[in-house]
Amino acid sequence: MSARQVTLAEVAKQAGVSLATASRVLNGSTRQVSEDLSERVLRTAEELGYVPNASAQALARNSSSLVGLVVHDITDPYFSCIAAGVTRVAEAAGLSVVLGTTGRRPEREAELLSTLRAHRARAVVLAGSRTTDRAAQSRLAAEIDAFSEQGGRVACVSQAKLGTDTVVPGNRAGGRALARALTELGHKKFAVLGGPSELVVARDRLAGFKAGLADAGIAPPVVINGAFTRDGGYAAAMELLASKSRSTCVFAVTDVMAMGAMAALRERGVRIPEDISIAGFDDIPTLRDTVPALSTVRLPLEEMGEIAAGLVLDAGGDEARTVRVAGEVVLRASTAHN
Amino acid sequence: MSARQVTLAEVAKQAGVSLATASRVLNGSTRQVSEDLSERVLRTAEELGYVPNASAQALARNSSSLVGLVVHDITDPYFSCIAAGVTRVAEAAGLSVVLGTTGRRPEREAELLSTLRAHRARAVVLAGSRTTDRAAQSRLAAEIDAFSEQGGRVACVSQAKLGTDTVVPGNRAGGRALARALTELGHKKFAVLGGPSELVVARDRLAGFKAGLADAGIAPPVVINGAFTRDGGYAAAMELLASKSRSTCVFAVTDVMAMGAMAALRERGVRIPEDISIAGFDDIPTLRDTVPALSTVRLPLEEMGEIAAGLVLDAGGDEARTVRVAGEVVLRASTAHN
DNA sequence: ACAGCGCTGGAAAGCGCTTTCCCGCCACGC
DNA sequence: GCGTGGCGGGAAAGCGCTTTCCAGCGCTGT
Repeated sequence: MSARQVTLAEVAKQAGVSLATASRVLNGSTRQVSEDLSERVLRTAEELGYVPNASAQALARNSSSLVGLVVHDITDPYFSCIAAGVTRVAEAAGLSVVLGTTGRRPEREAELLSTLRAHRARAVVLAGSRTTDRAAQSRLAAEIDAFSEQGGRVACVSQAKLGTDTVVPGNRAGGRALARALTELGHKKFAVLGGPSELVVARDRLAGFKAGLADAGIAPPVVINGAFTRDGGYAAAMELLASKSRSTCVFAVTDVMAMGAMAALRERGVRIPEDISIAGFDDIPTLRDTVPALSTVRLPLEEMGEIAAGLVLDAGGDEARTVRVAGEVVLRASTAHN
Repeated sequence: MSARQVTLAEVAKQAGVSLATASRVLNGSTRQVSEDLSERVLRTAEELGYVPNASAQALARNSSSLVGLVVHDITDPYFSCIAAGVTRVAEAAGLSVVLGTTGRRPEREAELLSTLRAHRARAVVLAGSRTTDRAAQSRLAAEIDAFSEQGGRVACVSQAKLGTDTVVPGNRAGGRALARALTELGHKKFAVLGGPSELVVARDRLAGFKAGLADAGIAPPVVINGAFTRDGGYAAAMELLASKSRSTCVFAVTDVMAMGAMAALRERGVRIPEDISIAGFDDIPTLRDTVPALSTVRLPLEEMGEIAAGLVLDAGGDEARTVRVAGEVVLRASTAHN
């Protein structure tokens, strides 16, 4: 059994150079090291199987190679797609991503940020949907402040936040465009299965949708709020059914909710799209093969993750940057003419 | 703007105690500290917004609060479910999980493990499917060795590995039981859409399935290998169709592949289950609402993640432990009598 | 009364690395 | 020929913590 851990000091000794030289060779500082010493160090490091102690480096440099990623629920395809984008660019940059999940509890966001700060994470991307809960908000704001002050960068996806870089999907515009497309199909009576009212993502999509209906001179929709999940969609749809609303088209603010809603409708013998049309939002790749294919607003989820990671990694100015990504309405089999 | 960072030393000074005392209070060592000192330290820490420097702690303690999680593709619901389980228990234990993705390249696994070692991760769970590639295997084995020797624990899900804790799903047994159930439906001619032949998970499921058919005295299935993804399933199904095989039932070794296959079949006008029955494996929650509902073998994915994390976190003996979790055949609408 | 013990608090020695500073060396310019 | 830089190398001072070791103190037991 070899030593518990190979340290730089051992490598240096073995190679017959000083600690400083070894360090300079193995991490490429600004300083030059002569060819042969450099060679020797590299070789012994290789032989000994040296792996730098990331904690020690982080401590000495006062900055780690960690990038935070906080999501509500990694199981939700919306988040896992974003996560894929973030990890791809982080790993390409030689960084490790630490994944935090909030389980949809807003307080957790601040806690996680604090942990990330403890780790001196170089950056963090917040993919959670912003809530309107004041207390959680200000606690989070404080953490974000602390985090940046300590030299970390933070980017948000889909939630503008005090001076952080942000990638904002066109939630409002997408909702509006979707409404327009749906009214063009001839629908006049709409219902929307909204997310919890404190999530701005849900609210933006809803607001956009309403605006779109208004554009077309259509009466505002019945809206039923539910959890931002498959079950939430299911429950909301059940409630809708119970309400005897005569809507011909329902918009679920999320593909995942739409799936739940479709399940509920099917269960009740409502045919899609013959009896009722349904549309979602996000265009989750995993869900593209469902029957009937779900009409939705496509968001380039992975790309959004990549952009966010990109923002947060390239030092950038002190200005908070905002990248907008557009949603694209795609009408498929779940919506029919009326 | 406050100080760049609040250190333990500042807290100690402010509270009028020694560094040692402050440390003891703020992390709960074995040593006792009197009530009032303790109180004072806690209060000043609170006031100053002290957050311990995780790197420094890791360095001093020679062990960090990081847990590694290595998956192929976080976008794949199979992995994201496992990830959810792992993060849940890790976070409950006050640890942070660093997520590594291999993009299905076996070499990446070893690289990630090395990074994790650099971070002195306390443990890591390898959720990738084992490949049969010799070189990658031995490189990985070496990394696992190095990692454990350095004091880290490693657990694998679904791949027994040199003396690591493992949670093994009943791939073989599940495949076999599924085959039996399917033959009981009256099917006599089977096809299986296998994963890449070097993945043992795929091979085990296939082997079990073949055994099940043999049990029932049914001829071995046509097998077509494809990538372990939706597109792989799609392509394999297309190939199957082209081959003019007269199978009445196809088993895709993965739900995700089954989704792709179903898309292909539908596209070709093949009705499910009237013309052909299809079954998958995993019972991905996100896919449960598809129509027709997919027959499959249910695996408690999140629970598997939890178990793996549990194994790897509770120190355990030196013995490599193995936890088997059974798959449960669930027949739904995608398979019909023949 | 005193040795011995248990207990709390503090000084200080690391943990493995980075980086500043300094030193000696060489090439140059005057 | 000697001061001046520039340059490659090493010594050593941290980075922020943990933990050992020691000092002091109040007890108990004989």
